[in-house]
Amino acid sequence: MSRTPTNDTTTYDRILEAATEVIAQQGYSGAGVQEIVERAGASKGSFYFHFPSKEKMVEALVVRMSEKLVAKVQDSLEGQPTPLHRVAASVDTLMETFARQRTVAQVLLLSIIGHGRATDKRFLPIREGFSQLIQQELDAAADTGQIPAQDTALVAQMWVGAIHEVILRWLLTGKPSSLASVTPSLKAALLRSVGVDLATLDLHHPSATGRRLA
Amino acid sequence: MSRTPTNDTTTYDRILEAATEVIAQQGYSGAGVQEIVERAGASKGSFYFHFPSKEKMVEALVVRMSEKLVAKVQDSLEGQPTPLHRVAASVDTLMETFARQRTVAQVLLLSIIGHGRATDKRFLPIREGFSQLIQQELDAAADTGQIPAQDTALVAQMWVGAIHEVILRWLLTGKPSSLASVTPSLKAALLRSVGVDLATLDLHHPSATGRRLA
Amino acid sequence: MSRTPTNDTTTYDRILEAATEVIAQQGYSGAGVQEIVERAGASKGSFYFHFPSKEKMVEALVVRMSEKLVAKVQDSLEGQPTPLHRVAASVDTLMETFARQRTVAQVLLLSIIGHGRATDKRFLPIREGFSQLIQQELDAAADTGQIPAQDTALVAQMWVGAIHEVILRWLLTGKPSSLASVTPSLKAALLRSVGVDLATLDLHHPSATGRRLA
Amino acid sequence: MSRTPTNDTTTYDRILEAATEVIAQQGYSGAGVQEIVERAGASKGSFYFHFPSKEKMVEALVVRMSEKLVAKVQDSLEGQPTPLHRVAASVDTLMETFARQRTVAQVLLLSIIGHGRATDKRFLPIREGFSQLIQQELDAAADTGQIPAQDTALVAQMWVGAIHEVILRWLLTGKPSSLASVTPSLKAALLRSVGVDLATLDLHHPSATGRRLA
DNA sequence: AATGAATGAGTATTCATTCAT
DNA sequence: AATGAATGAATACTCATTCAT
Repeated sequence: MSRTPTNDTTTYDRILEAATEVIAQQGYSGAGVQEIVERAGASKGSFYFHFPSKEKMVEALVVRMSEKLVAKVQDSLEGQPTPLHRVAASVDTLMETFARQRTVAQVLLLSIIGHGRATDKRFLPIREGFSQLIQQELDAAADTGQIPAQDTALVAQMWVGAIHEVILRWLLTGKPSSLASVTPSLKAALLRSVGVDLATLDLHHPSATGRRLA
Repeated sequence: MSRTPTNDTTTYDRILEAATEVIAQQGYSGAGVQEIVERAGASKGSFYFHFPSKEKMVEALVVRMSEKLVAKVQDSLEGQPTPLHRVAASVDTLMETFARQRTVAQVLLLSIIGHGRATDKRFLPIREGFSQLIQQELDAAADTGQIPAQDTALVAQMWVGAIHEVILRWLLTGKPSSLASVTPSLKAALLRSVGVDLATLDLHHPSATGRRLA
Repeated sequence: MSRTPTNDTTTYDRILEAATEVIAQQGYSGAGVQEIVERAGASKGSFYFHFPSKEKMVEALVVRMSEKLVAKVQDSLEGQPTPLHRVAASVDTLMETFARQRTVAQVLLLSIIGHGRATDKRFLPIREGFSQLIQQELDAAADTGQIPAQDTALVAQMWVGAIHEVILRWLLTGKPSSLASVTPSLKAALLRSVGVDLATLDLHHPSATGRRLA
Repeated sequence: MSRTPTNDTTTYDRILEAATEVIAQQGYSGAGVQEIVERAGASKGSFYFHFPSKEKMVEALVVRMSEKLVAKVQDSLEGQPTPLHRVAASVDTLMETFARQRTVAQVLLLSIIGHGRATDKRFLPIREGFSQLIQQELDAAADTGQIPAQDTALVAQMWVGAIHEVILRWLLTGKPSSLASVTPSLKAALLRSVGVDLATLDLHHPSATGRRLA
């Protein structure tokens, strides 16, 4: 009755993968342990051998997802000439990653919120992480005079919210059909909000767009 | 066992009020019909006399909440001299209202999302409503040359997301202690994102920020 | 919201009529008081003004139905020359009536049984009534030597069961398409079971079948 | 709180047994899952582990019961010399079995009907099964000239109904005190209905009845 | 006679979790 | 590591019945 594991990944991993799919499809509370283990080709007993509870399992899942995501974004920062280039690159990477991995976006942005205070607070760190990452660069940009002094903490929060919303609409309505198509306008508006003209930015550092050597 | 109704509001209304509180505290799925009716001083039977299901009840609740909110925002637009003043006023009203009615903010922004595609889509219209309201004014501003031409649909979405995020953080972390304190910076950053300097705006229409009948 | 009564029948009657339809369609436990009063164009309060409970209402309904049915059968007995003719006529009438009034058959034969001892026993009298009616005639036939002495009580029961079964199958499967078509064979087999040849019967009393001109 | 299982039967079986008792006592809709599992020494969760729903559980119960009954009847046919002996033996077996297992009779004949078209139709096959079994033998009897040609399908139905009714009365009224006491008269009347004298039958094949004490 | 809002005990079903093997 | 039968508290929803008007 149980599915033979398709490959030689560990049960632990197969459960997390299956959970990602199920949560993306049915939301957090709609995702039953039963269905997850079925899809993972595992058993309930196995599930509770690897995780102390469904909630902790989701926590592990989200931690793993965010760590991967953060690593990707950090990677993309390397080698960027100025703080503003770094922050622009991180937006690019975020959008690209979510566009490529729909289920990740669904789990991280959509399926996780609204299940009581405890759960919600647990996922706050992710958003705060990105927010701080952005704020750091904005602070650096302010220090170097690239942008005027301002409430960078607030602006960073707003950036996260703005990006979040655009992706959310895409997830729920399918518009725009390609996330990539709006990224330039999105970045432009974000940078404008801190007093920067994107065109100017590229002008000053014409060699900067990240993996531009290609 | 049943609580005597405290005042002469209708059972229908008392249920909706109780539901607001319970959902704000425990989230959508955590909010049991049992607890709602207890708090409302009503009975399960009464609940199902007035609403065909828990889901439809929440729908009614959200519709009522958003209608009130939209009405308030629409009111605040009246008598504003320019589109940008109108859009700024609507942001003010939104922030003020949510600051004053925490539970409304919790239900509308936090407790309602992430319970399966169907439910999520049902609450999209509210966000889209505000987004369109903002876009309208931005379009008008672009037409009159107040702001440069740009992707107003996208920017309007971003505004909604940015505001949403700021309120969400406040709900979950309590920071800033007063929402009102960040509203000016928030508005400034938003307007900057469409190419406007808030100081300039107020200069041109120095007497405009109230609901100045001019 | 409530349907205007179609004619000037009393509420009491309209409720019984509506109940007949609903019970025929959904069975005893499927028939809700709500649906019955809706169909009757009445209210719940009205229902409980006229009947002390749902169960008593069904009782009243069944009593009324059986009384009408018994009256019809009694009528058809009048003027029959011999006990066997009388019993044959009663079978005819029974079959004709049920064929014409499907809902009556459904309520009386199908929807009423199997809901706990109490309810079941209450509907036993109807079957016993018919059984006794048949037994009476069989006894008379035995007294006059029309049929041999036998356990008429048992045979009468068997007749009721046999008739019941044929009608039940017709209700559930629609076969035979016309109940009338099997009535002759049915009567023949029933009479044979008490030792009578139907052909012989008609021969001896050529003027007897009542509507014999056909 | 949970009863220790009395013996080593499976939970599945214990649930089915308990259900038989409870349904016999309270009817289909009166039989609560709660009471069934209590009597079975099981839990609700266990019930729904083994059966997808109460309705399917009853279906499984009825299937099992009828299969056992049919097997018994089939057994009793073996070795009977003529079709009529076979059919007579099957009536004997039916009556004996129901007499010995009151609850089976209650569930199969009484508690199962009248709960909406769907449920009723599901249990029709059992009655049709016996009806066809009888018809087969009657057809064979007609072929060999043991009985005159007639509508055997109808007669078989009538037999089922007649037997059903006798057992039903016994279940509901307790009369006759012993089912066995009426079986001879019952068989005699049934055979008469197809034109056979029971006495004659036994005369022709004096060694045939199996338990031939006649 | 009639209304319809209100009641609350009762129902089937779900689901995260446990545990003997 | 893994299994899957077993658990039982919790859940949304139904429905005959009551009652103030």
